[in-house]
Amino acid sequence: MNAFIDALSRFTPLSEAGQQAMASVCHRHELPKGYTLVQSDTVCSSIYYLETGLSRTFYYKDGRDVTDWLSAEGDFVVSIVSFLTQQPDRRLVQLLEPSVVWSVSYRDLEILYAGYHELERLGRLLVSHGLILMQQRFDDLHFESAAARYERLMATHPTLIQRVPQGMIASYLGVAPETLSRIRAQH
Amino acid sequence: MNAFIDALSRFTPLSEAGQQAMASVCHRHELPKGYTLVQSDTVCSSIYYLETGLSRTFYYKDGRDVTDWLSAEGDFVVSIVSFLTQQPDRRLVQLLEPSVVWSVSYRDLEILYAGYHELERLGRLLVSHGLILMQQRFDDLHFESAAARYERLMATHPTLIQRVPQGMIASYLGVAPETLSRIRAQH
DNA sequence: CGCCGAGTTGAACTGAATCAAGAAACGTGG
DNA sequence: CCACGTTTCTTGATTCAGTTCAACTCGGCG
Repeated sequence: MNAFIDALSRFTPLSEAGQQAMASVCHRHELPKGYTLVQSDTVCSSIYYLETGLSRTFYYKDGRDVTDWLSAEGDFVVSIVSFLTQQPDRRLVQLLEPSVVWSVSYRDLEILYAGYHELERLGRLLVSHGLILMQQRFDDLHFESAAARYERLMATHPTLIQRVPQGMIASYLGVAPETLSRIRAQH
Repeated sequence: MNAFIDALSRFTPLSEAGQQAMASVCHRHELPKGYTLVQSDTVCSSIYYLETGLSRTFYYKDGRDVTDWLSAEGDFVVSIVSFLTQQPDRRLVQLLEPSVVWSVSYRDLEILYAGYHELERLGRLLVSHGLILMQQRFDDLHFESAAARYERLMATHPTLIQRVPQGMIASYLGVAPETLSRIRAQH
């Protein structure tokens, strides 16, 4: 059993047949830092899983680089709206570190969903998980101060702060890089 | 076929058996303005569909009332994180108008998911739809001005602005009520 | 060495919050 | 149907968090 199937199995138990079906359509990639998993204004045609490494989802808004999401080893990675709707999206996904990445294409996943009830369930649980993460992020942004958002990120993902350039963390938190620098200066 | 099943069928075609299974566990309610669909700090044990009417999802943050989501006829309503995790959440859901509401319990839905692959698929598509809506809302909040957010709400949901008290619209947009009043004053 | 991008620090500016009065709308009871 | 009180909305003055612009520092690297 590989790390990807293993991660999937933690959402819902998978039968031997289900695991093999999934294993037959997923692919392992060793990719360098800077590699672009999803290009902007294209359809995100696969979902990814980071066995090791680090990725960033971002877009350009009025010429400035806005970090939308950060994912590390053990996380799933996708340009989520593009993947679900199969429509182009402005978001790009790039690796911030050399990474070991698993991929499954939308097309293959649809076939598996149709063929295996248990994989359809897995898909539902994966999307549910994504929605919960997004809601937490949304709540944070809706009525917390910049300092409070930084504190929370420190508390929940302390390692990201070491590994991701500070300017990217700043736009992830929705503040200017100078502001984050000042927040940090006050312990 | 009732309005609820009809709305569900638009996500994915449902067999006669699937429709009947769903019909056997959903309930229609005529409820007054102000009725509380989901109480705060409790588990949201059902998902709702508004055949007619209007609802508001909100919570208290440092003693102030924060509107999280607004739903009108044709929308699904749920305290989403509480429903998915079956954990209590601070959010309440109340009706802003007398409404006709359909409900299905989490328990019944789980049984249907397990028994009907097509309903599991429906569940996946429902959650996916919710995630897309949330991402759009998130993007809006992440890097748009208060005025731009109001403009967008005007463009996408013009009727809400007539039907929802302005203070609730303000916190939905993430601004103080005075600020929204000033934004509106400038045409 | 000296360049270059990332981070820091400072000062001025600005969008929005806050605090504080009024004005308008609403609904409830007489 | 009107009078009154409550809630909602508006308007003004002030404050504040965070942005912007600009200069400077630091560490890595050709």
